[in-house]
Amino acid sequence: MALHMSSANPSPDFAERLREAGLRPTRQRVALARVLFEGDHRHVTAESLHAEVKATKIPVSLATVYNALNQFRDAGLLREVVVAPGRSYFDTNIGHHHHFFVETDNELHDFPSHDVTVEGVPAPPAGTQVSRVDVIVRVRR
Amino acid sequence: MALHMSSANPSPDFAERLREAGLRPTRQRVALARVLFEGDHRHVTAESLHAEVKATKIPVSLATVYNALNQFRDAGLLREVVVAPGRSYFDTNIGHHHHFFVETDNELHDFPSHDVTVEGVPAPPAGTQVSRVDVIVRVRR
DNA sequence: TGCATCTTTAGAAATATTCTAAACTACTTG
DNA sequence: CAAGTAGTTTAGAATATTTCTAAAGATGCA
Repeated sequence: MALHMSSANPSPDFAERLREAGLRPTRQRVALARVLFEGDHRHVTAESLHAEVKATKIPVSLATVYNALNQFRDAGLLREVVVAPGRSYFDTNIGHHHHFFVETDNELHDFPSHDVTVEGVPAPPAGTQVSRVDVIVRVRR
Repeated sequence: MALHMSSANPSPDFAERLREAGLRPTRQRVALARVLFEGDHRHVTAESLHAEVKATKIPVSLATVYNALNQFRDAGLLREVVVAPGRSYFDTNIGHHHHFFVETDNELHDFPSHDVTVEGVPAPPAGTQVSRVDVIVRVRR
Protein backbone atom coordinates (compact mmCIF):
# COMPACT_ATOMS: atom_id res chain seq x y z
CA MET A 1 0.00 0.00 0.00
CA ALA A 2 1.52 3.18 -1.19
CA LEU A 3 1.94 5.60 1.65
CA HIS A 4 3.94 8.05 -0.37
CA MET A 5 1.72 9.49 -3.04
CA SER A 6 4.38 12.01 -4.01
CA SER A 7 6.77 9.16 -4.46
CA ALA A 8 8.89 9.03 -7.56
CA ASN A 9 7.65 5.54 -8.23
CA PRO A 10 4.24 4.01 -8.14
CA SER A 11 5.39 0.40 -8.10
CA PRO A 12 7.77 -0.91 -5.51
CA ASP A 13 8.56 -4.01 -7.56
CA PHE A 14 12.16 -3.16 -8.12
CA ALA A 15 13.12 -6.51 -9.61
CA GLU A 16 10.52 -6.10 -12.29
CA ARG A 17 11.56 -2.56 -13.06
CA LEU A 18 15.15 -3.64 -13.46
CA ARG A 19 14.14 -6.44 -15.77
CA GLU A 20 12.13 -4.02 -17.88
CA ALA A 21 15.24 -1.87 -18.14
CA GLY A 22 17.18 -4.86 -19.41
CA LEU A 23 19.10 -5.40 -16.18
CA ARG A 24 19.23 -8.60 -14.19
CA PRO A 25 17.70 -8.03 -10.80
CA THR A 26 20.64 -9.10 -8.70
CA ARG A 27 20.67 -8.69 -4.96
CA GLN A 28 22.93 -5.66 -5.23
CA ARG A 29 20.99 -3.92 -7.96
CA VAL A 30 17.70 -4.48 -6.21
CA ALA A 31 19.12 -3.07 -2.99
CA LEU A 32 20.47 -0.04 -4.83
CA ALA A 33 17.20 0.46 -6.69
CA ARG A 34 15.27 0.28 -3.45
CA VAL A 35 17.35 3.02 -1.86
CA LEU A 36 17.21 5.14 -4.99
CA PHE A 37 13.64 4.76 -6.13
CA GLU A 38 11.67 4.18 -2.97
CA GLY A 39 10.28 7.45 -1.72
CA ASP A 40 10.82 10.85 -3.23
CA HIS A 41 13.30 11.94 -5.82
CA ARG A 42 16.85 12.28 -4.67
CA HIS A 43 20.39 13.16 -5.55
CA VAL A 44 23.26 10.86 -4.71
CA THR A 45 26.93 10.45 -5.33
CA ALA A 46 28.58 7.05 -5.65
CA GLU A 47 30.02 7.42 -2.16
CA SER A 48 26.80 8.52 -0.51
CA LEU A 49 24.81 5.73 -2.14
CA HIS A 50 27.42 3.17 -1.16
CA ALA A 51 27.24 4.27 2.46
CA GLU A 52 23.45 4.07 2.45
CA VAL A 53 23.21 0.64 0.94
CA LYS A 54 25.87 -0.80 3.20
CA ALA A 55 23.79 0.39 6.13
CA THR A 56 21.02 -1.95 4.97
CA LYS A 57 23.36 -4.90 5.60
CA ILE A 58 23.42 -5.96 2.00
CA PRO A 59 27.03 -6.38 0.91
CA VAL A 60 27.87 -4.08 -2.01
CA SER A 61 31.25 -2.94 -3.18
CA LEU A 62 31.94 0.57 -4.34
CA ALA A 63 32.81 -0.77 -7.79
CA THR A 64 29.32 -2.25 -8.04
CA VAL A 65 27.80 1.07 -7.08
CA TYR A 66 29.71 2.77 -9.89
CA ASN A 67 28.70 0.02 -12.31
CA ALA A 68 25.07 0.24 -11.31
CA LEU A 69 24.92 4.03 -11.45
CA ASN A 70 26.32 3.98 -14.97
CA GLN A 71 23.96 1.21 -16.03
CA PHE A 72 20.94 2.88 -14.47
CA ARG A 73 21.86 6.10 -16.21
CA ASP A 74 22.34 4.34 -19.55
CA ALA A 75 19.00 2.61 -19.09
CA GLY A 76 17.29 5.95 -18.48
CA LEU A 77 16.51 5.22 -14.84
CA LEU A 78 18.77 8.01 -13.59
CA ARG A 79 20.16 11.23 -14.88
CA GLU A 80 23.73 12.32 -14.31
CA VAL A 81 24.19 15.93 -13.28
CA VAL A 82 27.57 17.60 -13.61
CA VAL A 83 27.77 20.78 -11.60
CA ALA A 84 30.90 20.60 -9.48
CA PRO A 85 34.40 19.71 -10.59
CA GLY A 86 35.52 16.26 -9.53
CA ARG A 87 32.21 14.65 -8.63
CA SER A 88 29.10 13.42 -10.35
CA TYR A 89 25.63 13.55 -8.94
CA PHE A 90 22.88 11.20 -10.01
CA ASP A 91 19.31 12.37 -9.96
CA THR A 92 16.39 9.98 -9.66
CA ASN A 93 14.18 12.61 -11.25
CA ILE A 94 14.34 11.81 -14.94
CA GLY A 95 11.56 14.17 -15.99
CA HIS A 96 12.20 17.58 -17.44
CA HIS A 97 13.61 19.84 -14.79
CA HIS A 98 16.50 22.10 -13.98
CA HIS A 99 18.71 22.72 -10.96
CA PHE A 100 19.67 25.11 -8.27
CA PHE A 101 23.19 24.38 -7.13
CA VAL A 102 24.19 25.79 -3.76
CA GLU A 103 27.89 26.34 -4.34
CA THR A 104 28.62 27.05 -0.71
CA ASP A 105 27.60 23.59 0.37
CA ASN A 106 27.52 21.47 -2.76
CA GLU A 107 23.79 20.95 -2.57
CA LEU A 108 21.50 20.32 -5.49
CA HIS A 109 17.79 21.15 -5.78
CA ASP A 110 15.46 20.42 -8.64
CA PHE A 111 12.92 22.78 -10.05
CA PRO A 112 10.35 21.88 -12.68
CA SER A 113 10.99 23.06 -16.20
CA HIS A 114 7.40 23.33 -17.35
CA ASP A 115 7.31 27.01 -16.43
CA VAL A 116 10.79 27.73 -17.69
CA THR A 117 11.46 29.06 -21.14
CA VAL A 118 14.87 29.53 -22.65
CA GLU A 119 14.72 31.77 -25.69
CA GLY A 120 17.22 33.20 -28.10
CA VAL A 121 19.61 30.26 -28.24
CA PRO A 122 21.36 30.27 -31.61
CA ALA A 123 21.40 27.29 -33.97
CA PRO A 124 23.63 24.48 -32.67
CA PRO A 125 27.00 23.83 -34.33
CA ALA A 126 26.73 22.38 -37.82
CA GLY A 127 26.19 18.64 -37.86
CA THR A 128 24.90 18.44 -34.31
CA GLN A 129 21.49 18.09 -32.76
CA VAL A 130 20.39 19.16 -29.33
CA SER A 131 20.13 16.36 -26.81
CA ARG A 132 19.24 18.45 -23.79
CA VAL A 133 19.21 21.98 -22.45
CA ASP A 134 20.38 22.34 -18.87
CA VAL A 135 19.75 25.42 -16.81
CA ILE A 136 21.90 25.58 -13.71
CA VAL A 137 21.16 28.40 -11.32
CA ARG A 138 24.19 28.76 -9.09
CA VAL A 139 23.46 30.29 -5.72
CA ARG A 140 25.42 31.06 -2.53
CA ARG A 141 24.46 31.40 1.09
CA MET B 1 42.48 50.55 -35.38
CA ALA B 2 42.27 47.14 -33.81
CA LEU B 3 41.87 44.54 -36.47
CA HIS B 4 40.49 41.92 -34.15
CA MET B 5 37.48 43.46 -32.58
CA SER B 6 36.43 40.07 -31.32
CA SER B 7 39.75 39.56 -29.60
CA ALA B 8 39.67 38.83 -25.93
CA ASN B 9 42.29 41.42 -25.10
CA PRO B 10 43.11 44.87 -26.25
CA SER B 11 46.42 45.16 -24.40
CA PRO B 12 49.21 42.64 -24.77
CA ASP B 13 50.98 43.82 -21.60
CA PHE B 14 50.48 40.64 -19.68
CA ALA B 15 52.77 41.54 -16.79
CA GLU B 16 50.77 44.66 -16.14
CA ARG B 17 47.48 42.84 -16.33
CA LEU B 18 48.68 40.28 -13.83
CA ARG B 19 49.83 43.01 -11.48
CA GLU B 20 46.44 44.68 -11.72
CA ALA B 21 44.87 41.40 -10.78
CA GLY B 22 47.08 41.25 -7.70
CA LEU B 23 49.37 38.55 -9.03
CA ARG B 24 53.13 38.78 -9.32
CA PRO B 25 54.09 38.61 -12.96
CA THR B 26 56.42 35.67 -12.75
CA ARG B 27 57.88 34.07 -15.83
CA GLN B 28 55.47 31.18 -15.62
CA ARG B 29 52.37 33.27 -15.10
CA VAL B 30 53.28 35.63 -17.90
CA ALA B 31 53.85 32.69 -20.24
CA LEU B 32 50.51 31.20 -19.28
CA ALA B 33 48.75 34.53 -19.64
CA ARG B 34 50.23 35.02 -23.08
CA VAL B 35 48.94 31.68 -24.30
CA LEU B 36 45.56 32.25 -22.71
CA PHE B 37 44.85 35.89 -23.45
CA GLU B 38 46.63 36.58 -26.69
CA GLY B 39 44.21 36.27 -29.57
CA ASP B 40 40.63 35.17 -29.38
CA HIS B 41 38.75 33.59 -26.53
CA ARG B 42 39.50 30.00 -25.83
CA HIS B 43 38.79 26.95 -23.70
CA VAL B 44 41.57 24.97 -22.06
CA THR B 45 42.08 22.20 -19.59
CA ALA B 46 45.06 22.07 -17.24
CA GLU B 47 46.65 19.40 -19.40
CA SER B 48 46.12 21.15 -22.70
CA LEU B 49 47.45 24.44 -21.37
CA HIS B 50 50.48 22.73 -19.87
CA ALA B 51 51.28 21.12 -23.21
CA GLU B 52 50.95 24.43 -25.03
CA VAL B 53 53.13 26.41 -22.68
CA LYS B 54 55.82 23.77 -22.58
CA ALA B 55 55.97 24.05 -26.36
CA THR B 56 57.05 27.67 -25.94
CA LYS B 57 60.20 26.44 -24.18
CA ILE B 58 59.35 28.13 -20.92
CA PRO B 59 59.64 25.59 -18.12
CA VAL B 60 56.34 25.18 -16.28
CA SER B 61 55.23 22.32 -14.09
CA LEU B 62 51.73 20.95 -14.14
CA ALA B 63 51.31 22.00 -10.50
CA THR B 64 51.99 25.59 -11.50
CA VAL B 65 49.41 25.36 -14.26
CA TYR B 66 46.83 24.22 -11.73
CA ASN B 67 47.86 26.96 -9.32
CA ALA B 68 47.70 29.61 -12.01
CA LEU B 69 44.34 28.48 -13.38
CA ASN B 70 42.84 28.64 -9.92
CA GLN B 71 44.39 32.02 -9.22
CA PHE B 72 43.32 33.45 -12.57
CA ARG B 73 39.82 32.20 -11.97
CA ASP B 74 39.74 33.66 -8.46
CA ALA B 75 41.02 36.96 -9.84
CA GLY B 76 38.23 37.03 -12.41
CA LEU B 77 40.55 36.56 -15.38
CA LEU B 78 39.06 33.18 -16.26
CA ARG B 79 35.83 31.36 -15.79
CA GLU B 80 35.66 27.71 -14.85
CA VAL B 81 33.12 25.66 -16.79
CA VAL B 82 31.98 22.30 -15.49
CA VAL B 83 30.27 20.26 -18.16
CA ALA B 84 31.90 16.84 -18.19
CA PRO B 85 32.56 14.56 -15.25
CA GLY B 86 36.18 14.39 -14.18
CA ARG B 87 37.58 17.45 -15.89
CA SER B 88 37.37 21.20 -15.69
CA TYR B 89 37.47 23.60 -18.59
CA PHE B 90 38.60 27.19 -18.23
CA ASP B 91 37.16 29.83 -20.49
CA THR B 92 38.98 33.06 -21.27
CA ASN B 93 35.65 34.63 -22.10
CA ILE B 94 34.53 36.17 -18.84
CA GLY B 95 31.63 38.12 -20.29
CA HIS B 96 28.05 36.96 -20.12
CA HIS B 97 27.60 33.96 -22.35
CA HIS B 98 26.45 30.37 -22.39
CA HIS B 99 27.70 27.12 -23.88
CA PHE B 100 27.11 24.46 -26.41
CA PHE B 101 28.76 21.26 -25.29
CA VAL B 102 29.34 18.64 -27.97
CA GLU B 103 29.08 15.50 -25.88
CA THR B 104 30.36 13.24 -28.61
CA ASP B 105 33.73 14.92 -28.67
CA ASN B 106 33.99 16.91 -25.45
CA GLU B 107 34.04 20.22 -27.27
CA LEU B 108 32.83 23.51 -25.89
CA HIS B 109 31.49 26.51 -27.82
CA ASP B 110 30.40 29.86 -26.45
CA PHE B 111 27.35 31.73 -27.50
CA PRO B 112 26.46 35.25 -26.38
CA SER B 113 23.79 35.60 -23.75
CA HIS B 114 22.53 39.03 -24.72
CA ASP B 115 19.81 37.50 -26.87
CA VAL B 116 19.04 34.73 -24.43
CA THR B 117 16.28 34.98 -21.89
CA VAL B 118 15.58 32.45 -19.19
CA GLU B 119 12.14 32.93 -17.72
CA GLY B 120 10.04 31.20 -15.14
CA VAL B 121 12.80 30.23 -12.74
CA PRO B 122 11.36 29.98 -9.24
CA ALA B 123 12.77 31.85 -6.24
CA PRO B 124 16.10 30.44 -5.10
CA PRO B 125 16.28 28.39 -1.89
CA ALA B 126 15.77 30.46 1.25
CA GLY B 127 18.87 32.22 2.43
CA THR B 128 20.65 32.08 -0.91
CA GLN B 129 21.26 34.53 -3.69
CA VAL B 130 21.91 33.83 -7.33
CA SER B 131 25.52 34.08 -8.37
CA ARG B 132 25.09 32.98 -11.97
CA VAL B 133 22.72 31.27 -14.36
CA ASP B 134 24.34 28.79 -16.72
CA VAL B 135 22.63 27.49 -19.80
CA ILE B 136 24.31 24.43 -21.23
CA VAL B 137 22.97 23.20 -24.53
CA ARG B 138 24.16 19.63 -24.90
CA VAL B 139 24.43 18.44 -28.48
CA ARG B 140 25.61 15.30 -30.31
CA ARG B 141 26.97 14.63 -33.75
C1' DT C 1 72.54 44.27 -2.77
C1' DG C 2 70.02 42.01 1.04
C1' DC C 3 66.23 40.01 2.42
C1' DA C 4 61.44 38.85 3.44
C1' DT C 5 57.91 37.11 0.90
C1' DC C 6 55.87 34.91 -2.65
C1' DT C 7 56.29 31.27 -6.32
C1' DT C 8 57.73 27.13 -8.46
C1' DT C 9 58.79 22.47 -8.45
C1' DA C 10 59.14 17.31 -8.09
C1' DG C 11 57.17 14.02 -6.04
C1' DA C 12 53.88 12.30 -2.81
C1' DA C 13 49.15 12.34 -1.57
C1' DA C 14 44.31 12.78 -2.05
C1' DT C 15 40.15 12.02 -4.67
C1' DA C 16 37.24 10.05 -8.01
C1' DT C 17 36.49 6.55 -11.20
C1' DT C 18 37.51 2.50 -14.07
C1' DC C 19 39.69 -1.89 -14.97
C1' DT C 20 41.04 -6.85 -14.18
C1' DA C 21 40.55 -11.43 -13.41
C1' DA C 22 38.72 -14.63 -10.33
C1' DA C 23 34.72 -16.03 -7.65
C1' DC C 24 29.87 -15.98 -7.66
C1' DT C 25 24.85 -15.96 -9.04
C1' DA C 26 20.76 -15.61 -12.02
C1' DC C 27 18.50 -17.63 -15.63
C1' DT C 28 17.86 -21.23 -19.13
C1' DT C 29 17.81 -25.99 -20.68
C1' DG C 30 17.46 -30.66 -20.35
C1' DC D 1 16.10 -29.33 -10.29
C1' DA D 2 21.07 -30.27 -11.82
C1' DA D 3 24.11 -28.29 -14.77
C1' DG D 4 25.87 -25.01 -17.89
C1' DT D 5 26.62 -20.41 -19.40
C1' DA D 6 26.44 -15.91 -19.52
C1' DG D 7 26.12 -11.99 -16.85
C1' DT D 8 27.66 -9.92 -12.07
C1' DT D 9 30.24 -8.85 -8.12
C1' DT D 10 34.41 -8.14 -5.85
C1' DA D 11 39.04 -6.74 -3.99
C1' DG D 12 42.57 -4.68 -5.35
C1' DA D 13 45.28 -2.58 -8.85
C1' DA D 14 45.27 0.93 -12.20
C1' DT D 15 44.16 5.41 -14.17
C1' DA D 16 43.06 10.25 -14.12
C1' DT D 17 42.67 14.61 -12.17
C1' DT D 18 43.80 17.72 -8.77
C1' DT D 19 45.97 19.21 -4.46
C1' DC D 20 49.60 19.15 -1.04
C1' DT D 21 54.41 19.39 0.88
C1' DA D 22 58.66 21.09 1.75
C1' DA D 23 62.64 22.67 -0.37
C1' DA D 24 64.73 25.56 -3.88
C1' DG D 25 64.17 29.65 -6.56
C1' DA D 26 62.46 34.25 -8.08
C1' DT D 27 60.52 38.90 -7.14
C1' DG D 28 60.34 43.40 -5.45
C1' DC D 29 61.15 46.55 -1.81
C1' DA D 30 64.38 48.94 1.26
